[in-house]
Amino acid sequence: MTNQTALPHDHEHCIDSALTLARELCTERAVKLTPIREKVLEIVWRSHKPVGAYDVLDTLARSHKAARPPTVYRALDFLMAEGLIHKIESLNAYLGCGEAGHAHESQFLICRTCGTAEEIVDGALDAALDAATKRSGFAVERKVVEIAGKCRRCQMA
Amino acid sequence: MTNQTALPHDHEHCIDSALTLARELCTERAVKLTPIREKVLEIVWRSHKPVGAYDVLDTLARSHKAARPPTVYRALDFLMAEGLIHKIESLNAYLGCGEAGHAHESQFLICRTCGTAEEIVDGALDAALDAATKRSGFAVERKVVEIAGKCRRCQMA
DNA sequence: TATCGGTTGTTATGTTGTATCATCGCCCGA
DNA sequence: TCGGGCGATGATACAACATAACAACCGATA
Repeated sequence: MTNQTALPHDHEHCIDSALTLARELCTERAVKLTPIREKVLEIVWRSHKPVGAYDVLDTLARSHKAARPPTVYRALDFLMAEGLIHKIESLNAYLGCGEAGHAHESQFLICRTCGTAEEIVDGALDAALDAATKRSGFAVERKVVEIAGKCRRCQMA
Repeated sequence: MTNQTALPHDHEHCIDSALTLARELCTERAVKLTPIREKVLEIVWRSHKPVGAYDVLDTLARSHKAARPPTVYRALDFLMAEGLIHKIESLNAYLGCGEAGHAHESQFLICRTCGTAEEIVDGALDAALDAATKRSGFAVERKVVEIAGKCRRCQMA
């Protein structure tokens, strides 16, 4: 399980690692991590909170004046297709993927108090999902598991 | 587990039951199922597919000319608060709750081919969710579980 | 009958996401 | 070297989803 939020950490390092991994994965896959896409990925990673597309746009526009909504949505779509970010449906917002490169299903713990989202990977949970769908004869394409509440730190405070 | 979609059924009866139950629950709870709210509930129930708020608005406006977006969103908010409908976050759409009256967590199987959504109630899945959150010390307030794919019928066809 | 709270009316606006077509730049084959 | 094709980006417009803010109404009740 990743835990990006519970402890202070060197977030610049975090971002660098994510970008480096992204570059490697895109090279391997022979897809293009263009400057715009890379910049959008970096913007998303700068926050541990899911960020909205229009927030990304505002930031991107500082360095790229031609940026418009489609610019951002195209980059976000690309990054999602490559598994480099996830969309949090219940927030209409996007989050860097801490498990890029591993095939995995994403499950999120979203704190309503501090706004952070933590990606968890839980095999038992995944197995339970599979069992439930199998029973219905349902062919799964995408799983959205988003748990909202209060994180440990916010419960303390 | 409910199964609203796999078989043909008397959908009028379905709707009637839902409305009757809703009236009873609202009476018990001393909250008002006003004509607008009841009409919106009926509109949502007329489809087994999740319906968007503006689709509800279009339908509602046929019998209620003053209807505007806030009219619909207020009714939807009320119905969600009473557990009579659910919002499908990944579709920005709403679905009648087949388990109104029982406290339950909602989990959905959403067919991308035919558009129907089936609400499932699966204790094992729920337990796995609880275990995962407990491990993180996370206090759950809301669980969103939405599985998209292809339903059994659409796989056959 | 005065007023209080909950519901609805009304207007406007905010937020999120797409459609469409033009243009650019690069690679590759003739 | 030319030019055709294709993926990426530019640019404009619009569609879809949701809320803010304040006014008006209406029934219950002191």
